[in-house]
Amino acid sequence: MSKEKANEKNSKRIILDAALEDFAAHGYAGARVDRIARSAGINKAMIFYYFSSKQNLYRTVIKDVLHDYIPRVQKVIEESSSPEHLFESLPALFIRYFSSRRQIIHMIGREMIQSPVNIAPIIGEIFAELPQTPSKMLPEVISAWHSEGLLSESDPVHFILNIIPLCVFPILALPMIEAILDIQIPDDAGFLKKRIQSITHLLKKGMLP
Amino acid sequence: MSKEKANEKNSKRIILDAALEDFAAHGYAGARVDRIARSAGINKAMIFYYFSSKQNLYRTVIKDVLHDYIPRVQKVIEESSSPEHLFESLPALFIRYFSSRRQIIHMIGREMIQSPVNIAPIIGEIFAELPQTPSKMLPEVISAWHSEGLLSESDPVHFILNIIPLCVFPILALPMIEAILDIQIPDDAGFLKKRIQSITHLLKKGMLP
Amino acid sequence: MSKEKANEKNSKRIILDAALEDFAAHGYAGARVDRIARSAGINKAMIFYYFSSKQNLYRTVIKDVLHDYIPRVQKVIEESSSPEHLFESLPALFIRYFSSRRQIIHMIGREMIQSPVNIAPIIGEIFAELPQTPSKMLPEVISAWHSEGLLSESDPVHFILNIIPLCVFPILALPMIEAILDIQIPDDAGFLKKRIQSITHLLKKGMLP
Amino acid sequence: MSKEKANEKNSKRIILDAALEDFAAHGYAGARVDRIARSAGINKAMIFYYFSSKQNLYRTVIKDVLHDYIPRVQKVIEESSSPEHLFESLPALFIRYFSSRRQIIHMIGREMIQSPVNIAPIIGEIFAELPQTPSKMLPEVISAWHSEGLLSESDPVHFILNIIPLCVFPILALPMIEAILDIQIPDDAGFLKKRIQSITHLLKKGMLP
DNA sequence: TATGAATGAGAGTTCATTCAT
DNA sequence: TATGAATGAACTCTCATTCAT
Repeated sequence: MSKEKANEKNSKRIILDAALEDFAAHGYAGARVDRIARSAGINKAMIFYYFSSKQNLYRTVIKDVLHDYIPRVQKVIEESSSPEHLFESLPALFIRYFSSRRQIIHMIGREMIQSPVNIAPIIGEIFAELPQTPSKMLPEVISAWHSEGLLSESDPVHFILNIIPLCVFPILALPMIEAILDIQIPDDAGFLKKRIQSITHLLKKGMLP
Repeated sequence: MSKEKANEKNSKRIILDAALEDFAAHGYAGARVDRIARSAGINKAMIFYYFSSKQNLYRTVIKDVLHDYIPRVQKVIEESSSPEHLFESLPALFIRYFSSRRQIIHMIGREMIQSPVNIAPIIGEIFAELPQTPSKMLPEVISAWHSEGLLSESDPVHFILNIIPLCVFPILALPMIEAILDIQIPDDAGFLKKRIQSITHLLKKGMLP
Repeated sequence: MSKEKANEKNSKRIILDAALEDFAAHGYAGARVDRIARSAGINKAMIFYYFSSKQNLYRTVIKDVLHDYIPRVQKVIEESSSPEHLFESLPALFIRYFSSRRQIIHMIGREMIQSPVNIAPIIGEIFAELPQTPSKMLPEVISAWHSEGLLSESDPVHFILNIIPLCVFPILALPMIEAILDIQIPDDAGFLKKRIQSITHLLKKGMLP
Repeated sequence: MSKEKANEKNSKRIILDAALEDFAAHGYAGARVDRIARSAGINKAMIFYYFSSKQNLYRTVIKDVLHDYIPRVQKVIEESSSPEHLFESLPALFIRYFSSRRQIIHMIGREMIQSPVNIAPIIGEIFAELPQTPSKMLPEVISAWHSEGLLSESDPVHFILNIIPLCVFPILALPMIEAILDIQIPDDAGFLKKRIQSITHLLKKGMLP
């Protein structure tokens, strides 16, 4: 019995991984159930057996991905005792996390462009499971810091719009920047470290009073 | 008033506009030739008559879009006499241009995620038509400014990766930020102005020596 | 006026030639009105203006072709005073005529395979215009020769089935014979002459008493 | 009686038979995948499931057909100990085989007209599987017979061009001969036997020294 | 006559999904 | 659970034919 259960979990896991890869690479419409099945080494019908539809598989992948990702963001925000601290730890988290998990940022990026109708309710669900949600915490923390005189920017929205893009976008845009500037950017630890430093430096110098 | 005369330029233009809309909204794989034809008010076969294939229509749309967009960036860079100036004019251009032409940034964003294999050669073509290319100019300008002591960041790549995301991403991510923070952000002149100011302020304070 | 008429004739002629080429190469279903128009250097709509439909164009091509071909056969038969004579002149006519007009034999060959429903009524029409028809003459002549003791084969059908294939088929099958035997057969006067001789020899030796 | 079990071999066989029928009747361009599916009693998508494309289905049909046909020719040639023998057995094989399998000769005939580019490589493949190929054997045998004084014709090409047409063409051309001569030829054993005899007689009398 | 634009009925092909075993 | 076969709707693309000028 336990063996069988382990098998189901296993199969589901393998399918989800293959699906993430395919959805990230081709988008929802461009992804192919056949291809996912083949690259998972599993019969196509099993995907429907486990996930009932392509749509549902897609949602499950997103859920799966965000379940890993959101708590990490949450934790970093919680543990940030000061803006300086946040400006160090948040870029580090984003850059490190996404650069080793491109598919995840690709999926999120696509959803962002498409319209957040798919992803928003899932985020809602996950937030509901957490004791505190980043969406509430972050504005509160920012406001607090601003009134303590630790931060020049008072509006949480603009604060967030100044920080998230710097962390997320470079990972997404790297291949295109390379293509446009016609250069090769080494995707190694050295470059990532420099990237984090550059962002942290910009944020500290630019946003602290 | 003037009789609606169906000529090639007219029809092509109408198709391209409808196609941009559809590709931007659904991506290449999700776009539908039927839907484009319907929303362009023309017979589906005409799309193939003028553009031979969905692929080619897509490429033509991208070409069309970039032909409008790239020279504007080029011009702003050319006319920037100092980093301060650039930090003012570039965010203004991006934010204003893209916020009124969401489809364009959506297409570019998607291509960015997909891999730049489609878009890179088109950019190459357009660059080839220009007297000077942004891809060459920008690094040169940055290096010059740095050696004149006008800029703390010496590496053009990191410079660019600090500025472009701030300008592009907020437009893309706005709906998602709204969804996550569960707020409504007015997409009006006031907000955009504030956004430009905030970026300009961050860049000036953070990147000038 | 006469100029205009000449133009119409001219255009029709050009179209018919291009159509013969295309129908011969691709068959009725595989032929393309576009392609015919392009290779005729004439606007596609003109084909419908002159010939009203692809079907009708096809029929006209066949008619045109047979109008040239049938009287020649007729003449050879008429002028044959003896079996010997026929065995010399008929192979010579077929081989010479078709080897320089491959498209014609291709069209006839295709029709033959398809079923003669298209071609039969056209042949009927043409026969009706002639004072005497080969279809009547040949059997009569053969029967006469047989009863005069000039011919061993008494049945006109078998006589015809012994002679026509030898004349027609080699032209059609040459490329395939080359492909199968993996040889190159020179399509020159020498080869054709030898072919005619070989057939004539076989017929004379094999069918004369 | 036995339950109609749908397995791959079965379905493929049924599709191939229906396809042969349709391709033979209408040619490649005129054949319709829909029609083939309907007459095979299977879903149209299954054709693509098994054969991936119309083109590939076509090639498979030809392959299938030639796999049955070529070895028979091979065997007859091998077993022919003398020209007399060959002049008896080859016409008998051709006439009997093709008159009961009209579609096959139709397909081969069409390919012949079209140009042997499609069929030649397939013939090559099949030849490669055989211990000896007719294309080599026949010329060798003919040359041998000629030097032994058993045959007046020395050139294998002209020998072949004297014999194959007589065997193949009458089957193809019969309907057209009927149409032209305006007679009904009974397609029965009697007629076929007479046809074989007539050819054999002509060949023996005409080609033996 | 002549042209480019337009049309509509398919044609081949794809793909998510279901079925039978 | 697992598999190969099957299905039907939809999709891209083609092509003969017609229209407006």
